[in-house]
Amino acid sequence: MTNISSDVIRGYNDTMILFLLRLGPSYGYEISKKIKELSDGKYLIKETTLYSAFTRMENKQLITSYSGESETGKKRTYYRITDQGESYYRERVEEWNLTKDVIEKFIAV
Amino acid sequence: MTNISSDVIRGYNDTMILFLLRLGPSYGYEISKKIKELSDGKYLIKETTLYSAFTRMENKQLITSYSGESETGKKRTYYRITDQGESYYRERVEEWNLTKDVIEKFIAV
DNA sequence: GACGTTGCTACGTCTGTCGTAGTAAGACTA
DNA sequence: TAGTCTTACTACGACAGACGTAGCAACGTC
Repeated sequence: MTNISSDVIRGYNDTMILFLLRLGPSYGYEISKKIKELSDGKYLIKETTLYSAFTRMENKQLITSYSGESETGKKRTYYRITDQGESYYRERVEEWNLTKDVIEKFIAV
Repeated sequence: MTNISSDVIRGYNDTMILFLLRLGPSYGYEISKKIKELSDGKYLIKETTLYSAFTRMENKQLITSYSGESETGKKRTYYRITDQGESYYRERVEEWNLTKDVIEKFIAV
């Protein structure tokens, strides 16, 4: 299985996280599992990358956090998307459509 | 006109440059013009980014340089793609196809 | 009793991109 | 004829995002 390097997907981590948070509040471990699943195991986000993305996005007010608990009572930090995060996500989607078309022009075999 | 930020296209600069060099040797100024044209003005590579990409790729032996002259006799550094660069380009194309599919899964409005 | 999973935090490093600046020579414009 | 634009670069330092490594803690499983 060929995996995707972080260099090429860099710039989309935030978008992927926001996509998942749009489905409902979630937390680090779950997000990383879902990214793995949705990408069919082709992209595995690193823990440090993920948690630093959370911090960055919280500072930018794209998400907010609150503490909750796991089923077994362990503490967990949940994240929820904000309205600003929602707009940001939509902008990224538009940008993706442009970017995709541009890159395709440079793809040929 | 909406432009593409370097954050999202980052990771594809080398691929774009290699695509153009596959069409024949070229040099900095020409490459930057062609990127602008091919992207319909949606992506403008910065000079510093471009020249540092040349250096990086030459060190990795993906391209080689030689000096030539412009029509008016001014010195110019030309770059040519190597066999390694050709293989590298093809790997990036394959990776792009994977990446595109993965990102699309996180795109919804 | 050791190992795997869950769920994080801390710290320092590296790479690619960028801002700013400078150089130089021809071309075009007022 | 002076000033600006285009061409064609180089140098230097800053910054952001991703990463490697490490550590901690509680629970479940073998």
